Amino acid sequence: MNSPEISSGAQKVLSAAQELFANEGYASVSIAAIADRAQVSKANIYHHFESKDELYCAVLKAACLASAEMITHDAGQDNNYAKQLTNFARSHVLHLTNNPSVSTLVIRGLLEESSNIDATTNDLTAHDFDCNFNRLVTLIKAGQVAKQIKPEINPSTLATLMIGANILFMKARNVLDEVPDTDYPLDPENFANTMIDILLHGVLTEQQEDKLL
Amino acid sequence: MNSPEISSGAQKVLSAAQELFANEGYASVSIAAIADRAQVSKANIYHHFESKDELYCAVLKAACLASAEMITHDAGQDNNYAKQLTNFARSHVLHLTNNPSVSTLVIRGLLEESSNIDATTNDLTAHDFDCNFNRLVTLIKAGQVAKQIKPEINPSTLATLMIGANILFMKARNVLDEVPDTDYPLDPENFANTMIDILLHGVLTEQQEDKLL
DNA sequence: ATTAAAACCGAACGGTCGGTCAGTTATTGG
DNA sequence: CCAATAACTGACCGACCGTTCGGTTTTAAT
Repeated sequence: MNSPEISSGAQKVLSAAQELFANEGYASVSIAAIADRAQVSKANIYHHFESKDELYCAVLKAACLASAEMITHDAGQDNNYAKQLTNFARSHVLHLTNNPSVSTLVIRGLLEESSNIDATTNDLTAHDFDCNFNRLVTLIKAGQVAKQIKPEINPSTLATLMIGANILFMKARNVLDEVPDTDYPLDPENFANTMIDILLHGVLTEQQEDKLL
Repeated sequence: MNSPEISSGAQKVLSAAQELFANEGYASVSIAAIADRAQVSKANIYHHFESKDELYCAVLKAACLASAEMITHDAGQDNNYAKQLTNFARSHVLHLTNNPSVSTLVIRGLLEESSNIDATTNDLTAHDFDCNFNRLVTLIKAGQVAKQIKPEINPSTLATLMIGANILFMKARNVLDEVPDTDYPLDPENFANTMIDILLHGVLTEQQEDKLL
């Protein structure tokens, strides 16, 4: 069921590499460090993978696969698009917070331009990101066709809002919880709900909305 | 007016280091590469800076300073908070897109946990981020006191939406413009406007809003 | 039991890394 | 004009980098 070439030893290496690459980036992680964590010899890594680059690509590929898999699981063909957006936001932010190393890898690939590594890594993460991003855009457009979402809003902008906020939430949680900003919603589901609330109904009070007419 | 110890030679090194660190990260950039770009010898760098770590800290410090300076320039004490939010979003996204290397440095520091470098770098970027983040939160709370922004929305969530979307926009623009997603707003100001529109008024059509009552 | 392939290791390789040092040039105050 | 100091350099160091190689153990099919 898996790819043809995943022995248990290679899997140990992959897991160790994934965690280290996600936490510290490509260049900071040495083969020796990966070998240490995987409890194998340095030479053994080169028995399973051609080079450090190839190992990184393999790690990234696995991460993208896992990242793409999760979003597939919604597909609840509800006709209520508010609910569908909520589900997307919730499952997305849960995926981010539950699989931080996978997510970090994909995001890092996205945010780091002109990688010194093989160009395929860029395409890999870009395609994966595009995949999830476009799924959301498609969902939004469907909501517009169903006349539940305003026709004049830009689907890409809305998608950027949702995904950008989720990413920042995941990453900034570690930083912000040190500061006692008492009202910051640390629970992912809680955050997704308050976020969707804003996006669905806007932030202006009714009297302000009336004033604009 | 400047810090006491910024000769012209040191400044050349700083600029070169800033660009390289922003584009490729700390570990990928060698002192030799910085020396090459600054057109000085490797040894000269150690005449101006104690170590690679200290150089990176200096670069980051300058970036945070520049980043903090820009947001200070709004302060338009308008009583219209919709307009103030728009101004914030616009100046923020313009700052990001116009100073990509500065922004990338701060963001990178934010998103990379447990840096192998001195812990002060984390505090540095975290404090800078907090500064801008809290400024926005304060603005939102003022809007709530003025009864222009709904009292039940969470200021931190709204701030995360705005800042997260702007960051993702800045970073993903390079990736997404390859794909012919025709309706993606590539112009920063345009993006800020469509984003604020969504946040102010929500995305649901009126008939959907009515249905919820 | 034999054997071939796969998994694994210790030791070493050329190269680059951050960092040092002795020495040379430019700058500047007295 | 002269010292003293800052700016700057080429050559070099030990450590660590990714990678390779020769050889040993494990696995599994015959």
